[in-house]
Amino acid sequence: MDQRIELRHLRYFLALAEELHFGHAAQRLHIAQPALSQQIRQLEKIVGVELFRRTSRSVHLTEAGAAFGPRARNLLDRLAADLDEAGRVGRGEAGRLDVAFITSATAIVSEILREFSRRRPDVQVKLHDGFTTDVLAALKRGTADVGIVRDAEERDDIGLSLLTSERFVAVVPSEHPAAGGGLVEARALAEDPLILFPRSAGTHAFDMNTQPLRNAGIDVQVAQECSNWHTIMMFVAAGLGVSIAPYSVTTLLPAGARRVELDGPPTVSRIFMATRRGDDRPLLQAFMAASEPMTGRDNCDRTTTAR
Amino acid sequence: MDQRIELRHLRYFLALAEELHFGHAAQRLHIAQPALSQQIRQLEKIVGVELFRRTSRSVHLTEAGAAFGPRARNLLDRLAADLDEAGRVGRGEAGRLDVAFITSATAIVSEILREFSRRRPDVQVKLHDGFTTDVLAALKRGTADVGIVRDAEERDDIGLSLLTSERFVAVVPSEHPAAGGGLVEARALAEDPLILFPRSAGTHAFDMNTQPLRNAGIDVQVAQECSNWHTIMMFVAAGLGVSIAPYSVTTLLPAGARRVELDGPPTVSRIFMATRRGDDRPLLQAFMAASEPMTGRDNCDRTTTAR
DNA sequence: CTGATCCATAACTCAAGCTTATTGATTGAG
DNA sequence: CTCAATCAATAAGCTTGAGTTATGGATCAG
Repeated sequence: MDQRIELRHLRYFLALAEELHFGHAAQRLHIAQPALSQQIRQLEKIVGVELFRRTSRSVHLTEAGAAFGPRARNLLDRLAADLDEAGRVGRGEAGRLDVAFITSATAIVSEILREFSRRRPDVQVKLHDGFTTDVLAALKRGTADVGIVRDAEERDDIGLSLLTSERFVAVVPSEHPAAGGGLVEARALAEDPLILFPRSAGTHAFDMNTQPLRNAGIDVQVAQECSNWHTIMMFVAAGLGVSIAPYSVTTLLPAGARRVELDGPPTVSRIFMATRRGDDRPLLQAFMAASEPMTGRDNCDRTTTAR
Repeated sequence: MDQRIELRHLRYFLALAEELHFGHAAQRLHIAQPALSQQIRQLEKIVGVELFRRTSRSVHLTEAGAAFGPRARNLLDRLAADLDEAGRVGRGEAGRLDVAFITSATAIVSEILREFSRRRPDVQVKLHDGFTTDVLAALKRGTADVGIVRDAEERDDIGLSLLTSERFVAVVPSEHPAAGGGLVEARALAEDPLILFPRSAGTHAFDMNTQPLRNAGIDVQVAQECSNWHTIMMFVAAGLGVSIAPYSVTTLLPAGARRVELDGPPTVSRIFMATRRGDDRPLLQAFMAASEPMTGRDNCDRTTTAR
């Protein structure tokens, strides 16, 4: 038989199943009684079995009708929910957002996420961490919708907006001569082996990170490459060398490592939110709006403490 | 907004979501392209968000559309399944059947059920056991659709059809004088305490069951009432008395109890299938048909063995 | 620039869902 | 028993809206 079943049939069926009276059900549906009779008959023809048994005095459900009732109800309910869900996704109130970020920005990312998930509780956020290059690649290939990167350069396919900036500091073993306290000149670290992330993880970020050394006329040679800041700090604590790091990654140092402020004009690391240009989906805008309260915060001054 | 969404919208949406081309999708739907454009636009108005983004050169899904797609697909699939299910219920190929039966008929009930569930694998059978009176009450009140009873009487609201019949035998403790073997006259049990089910469990069945004793002129006095045959057999085995039972409940006797054939013309217990008169649902007919191979089997002859 | 492709818009057609009017069957009251 | 009331089915005509054809505007290839 024709696949021409329509939701109308289900709505009418349910009304009649509840009222068990053609006249009343039709009234509730704001149609005349014969129209209801016709549609119900049509539905029964589509299903292939009687759904109601009518005597000219009463109407009641057959077994097939009784079995179909809850299913039809369920179907309409689910459809309503699905329509609502689609609407929410369209308005950016629900859905899924893939956020790629560099591990060293965990602090601000978690701060943004807390605010965002408060505002958009129905959005599922998927997190991906990696190097700046990975983050930008994921963004470009569409694996991520938004990226959090450090010291990236503007590109024509990816737009950046500044989230926060912070000064670079030195990290040395506690037995290091410079560990005593007070400012240290970058030059004082010239003889120490340098522990840092590989330049390939983000060339511009690498150059920013090593700028304090280069400013002091030091020829930058990384003695030990390491893929994440936590491990770098462990190596410093073990006495294997020194490092230069953005302030925020030094807030929790292992025993044996000391943070030392650098003398001279502070060099600054900047954390950006990166998005594909032209991507103006409501969900993205909501994410950017949620990060608003955290932006522009300046942790460059040596008297301030990054959170 | 009007809740006048119809399945048509979903079907059109899915076609377009797959083709991503108005012309092709319309062709597949056997309608003209503008009709599709109109209906999609209508759907988007109902949902409240864009589901497709059209450039005049290409069509692709928005996030909302991508979220809605699988749900719509799922919905249509489920509807098809539900319609099919309702049809199967209507034709008696699926659904639920409540079978009430007396515990002493477990053997034949399980035999019927095996055949029935082979024929109607999608029918869920719910079993209820009890006394004959309980079974008939459940049938009358609608809790059960079919009943298996022993020695019931025809009534105007409930119809019976004979399933099988079997002879009554005596059960005695193994140290009883009559336990030796061969036939025993009912009179020989006159002095022994009688263990039997309460008469209220089924007056006619009780009368049938005690007929061999009454035929022998014995004044029937139940010394020990017991609600199920298995327990009765245990009491006999324990030497507390004797019993008269339909053959089939004596096929598995506890140690200490012996079955003894009764002399004289065999009195017979009959097992019936009971249904409400006028109830001619396909499911019931299927159940009766499934019991067909077992009906009419006659286990009255003393040389045959009931299973 | 020209032609081809593709979606949107406009105006019109017609199927089908809905309406009113009526019939036939059943039930309850007098 | 008769009569009125109730209720679903049927009949016939109307109206809505889904679908049609024709056309326009935008984009892209050559």
